[in-house]
Amino acid sequence: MSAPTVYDVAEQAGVSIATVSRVYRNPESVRAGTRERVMVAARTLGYVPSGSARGLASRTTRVLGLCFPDYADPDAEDADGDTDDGPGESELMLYSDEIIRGMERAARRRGYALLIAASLAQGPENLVAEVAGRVDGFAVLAQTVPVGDLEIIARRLPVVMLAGPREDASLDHLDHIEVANFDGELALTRHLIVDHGLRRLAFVGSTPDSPDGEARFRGFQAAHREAGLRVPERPDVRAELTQAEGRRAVGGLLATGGDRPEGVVFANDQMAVGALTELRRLGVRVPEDLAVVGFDGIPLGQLVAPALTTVRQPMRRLGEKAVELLVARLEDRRAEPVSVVLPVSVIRRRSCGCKDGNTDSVMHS
Amino acid sequence: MSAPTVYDVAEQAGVSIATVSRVYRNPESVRAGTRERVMVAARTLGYVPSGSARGLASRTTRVLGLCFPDYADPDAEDADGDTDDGPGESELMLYSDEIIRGMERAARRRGYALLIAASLAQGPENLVAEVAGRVDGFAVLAQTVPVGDLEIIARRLPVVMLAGPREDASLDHLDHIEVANFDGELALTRHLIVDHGLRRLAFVGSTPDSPDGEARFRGFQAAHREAGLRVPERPDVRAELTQAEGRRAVGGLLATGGDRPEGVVFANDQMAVGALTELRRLGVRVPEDLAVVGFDGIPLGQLVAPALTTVRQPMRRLGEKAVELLVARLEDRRAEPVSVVLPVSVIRRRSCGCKDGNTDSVMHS
DNA sequence: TTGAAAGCGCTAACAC
DNA sequence: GTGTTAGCGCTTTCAA
Repeated sequence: MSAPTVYDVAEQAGVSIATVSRVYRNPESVRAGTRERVMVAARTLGYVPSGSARGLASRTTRVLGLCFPDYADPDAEDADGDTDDGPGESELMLYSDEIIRGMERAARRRGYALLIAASLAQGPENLVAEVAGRVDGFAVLAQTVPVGDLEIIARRLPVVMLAGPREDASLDHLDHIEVANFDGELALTRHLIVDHGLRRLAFVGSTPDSPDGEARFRGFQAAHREAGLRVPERPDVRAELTQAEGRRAVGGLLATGGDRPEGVVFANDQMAVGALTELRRLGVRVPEDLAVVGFDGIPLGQLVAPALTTVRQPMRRLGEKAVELLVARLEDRRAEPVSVVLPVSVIRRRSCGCKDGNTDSVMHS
Repeated sequence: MSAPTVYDVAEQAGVSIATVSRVYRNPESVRAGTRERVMVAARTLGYVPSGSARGLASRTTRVLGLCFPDYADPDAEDADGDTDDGPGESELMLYSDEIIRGMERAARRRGYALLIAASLAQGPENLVAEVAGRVDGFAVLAQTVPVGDLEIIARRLPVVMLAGPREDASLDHLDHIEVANFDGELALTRHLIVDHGLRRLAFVGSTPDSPDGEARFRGFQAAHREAGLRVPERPDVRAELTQAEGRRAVGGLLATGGDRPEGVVFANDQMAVGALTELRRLGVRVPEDLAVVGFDGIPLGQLVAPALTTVRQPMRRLGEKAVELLVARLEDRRAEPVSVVLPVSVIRRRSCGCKDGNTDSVMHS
């Protein structure tokens, strides 16, 4: 006894398979009595429509996908999460959690399900293809999958790139969403310069291949230009976007001697948090001796002491927007590629010298 | 020009469709030269295998599913998350985020993708069917979907119930995973009684239909029995598991007059956090005047002042375990139903009277 | 090692 | 309103 199909239900209800199909796809088109018979038959047989068959026949799955990088060490099977107390390594992932959340909600409202796939650094990179074969369209977090694969797949179905400007010219025709990295960092830096009167600021950037990091640095530059200060040509330090690297980075900055900066702008919160730890160790007071700010708005930034001033990215909204674009694109495949920039907001906390609680979030688009 | 299929690739490569299929499913079974030709053809055509067709032909999707409740107000489209600062309402959802995370990882390692679906309270409850039709098996958070639906679907494919003991006898034959609610609450209560010398404890439970809540209360009772104290027959108060209700609950407890309790044990962290707020308002000092403890281990519990003593559930592990069970069940459909109880750990923070930082997490299975 | 052919369970014209 | 009939794109024997 295998799973019942439309044929079984049809026979049991004394109708044709087409009618069974109609009852599920478009109940109104079937007379109430017939519909009832079909439903009873289906229930007694335990019929569950096959998504695969449906998808094949209708050439549409009603599933949207999301590919994102899995930052965590894939081998750390038992070494993570559940044993440590509270927000720790796992904060790293909140970023994608929020996006997932946003997409799931938005998708569901529109009658789509969400298929998620993290690309383990190790795994074979046919990840995209795996996903692509099962969905009507999908979103990809920048730098998650090889551009080549994406190019091919994007010819077949809608793809929207998330967070991180078009990383490759060949992906120019894709819809894409980014956050206001430039404007956010500009506003944040301006706050440091104008409101706190700081003059000597250092920037700790990411490796040059991160478009987000570069855009943030340009915002940092712009704030200097705007204030008539000397515009730095490049980040004072470049590092990986981790806490450990953040610690290392401040360490280096302060060891340099010469005129110590009055404030350090980090390309992300993780590094800034790491720096905070290191600074405490070094006996450098934040914000009295040195202001520290980040970028992202991870919850951890609120836990640390002093609480971290930062720029919050609207991750949830990012997910929602992705679904919007996907659905729109599904409806009109040949519309012009869309490029959306989501506004961010500066979150003022203690680490820049503001009194805590002064959490005005000002939008910067 | 529609998407290329096996036929197109086969023609282009000068082989049969069977060979194309083999190249994807079992490359070893095709001669290297032939394989190469097929792969080149596929690449130039931009071929992406159809998951639906594959699923239909092979009767297996290589996708696992997860159904969970969406706690948030579905209408609050623009009113949430991105605008408020830091952990707030969104903490409510971390629970499922962690499970998703755990399942995704575990699934991926085993070559499965993850389909997630939150059931909006509003939406039609065919959610399960939607998911069921597209996956090889799935996990369900207790009380997410109607038992009736589940029963039918479980006849066709593996289902594992998460968190919350078998809620219905008819679901007895399902695999299921729960956390050590009883043991956890027992250990926590014992800590209050033995280590802090508290005698008059109140329990704020959930509505009686929550199996988790009831199990926790039994743990609470057991600790009393163990200590030779009078065993309470029922929770002092019952409430919904929200912060607002937590506030209301303590308010009520303290207003009663008579002998005020020395400590309050809440069935979950949310309520406990709400209580903390209310107690501050009332000028009751925690833990000096009143000890407060929760259950769950949400990050918010660490943010509040005083930090909340609680019992942490291993959410991530829950997700991983779910995949394990599902995969095992897929391999042997007729094995005995499995019932797993995951160990929890007591997290001692300030709210019970411990000094902060004393975060021994002791496992209790 | 490769090919031919028969479905997998459903949808979508198109008739009636 | 309902039935008939082709496929949808792939996997999978079974032969060759």
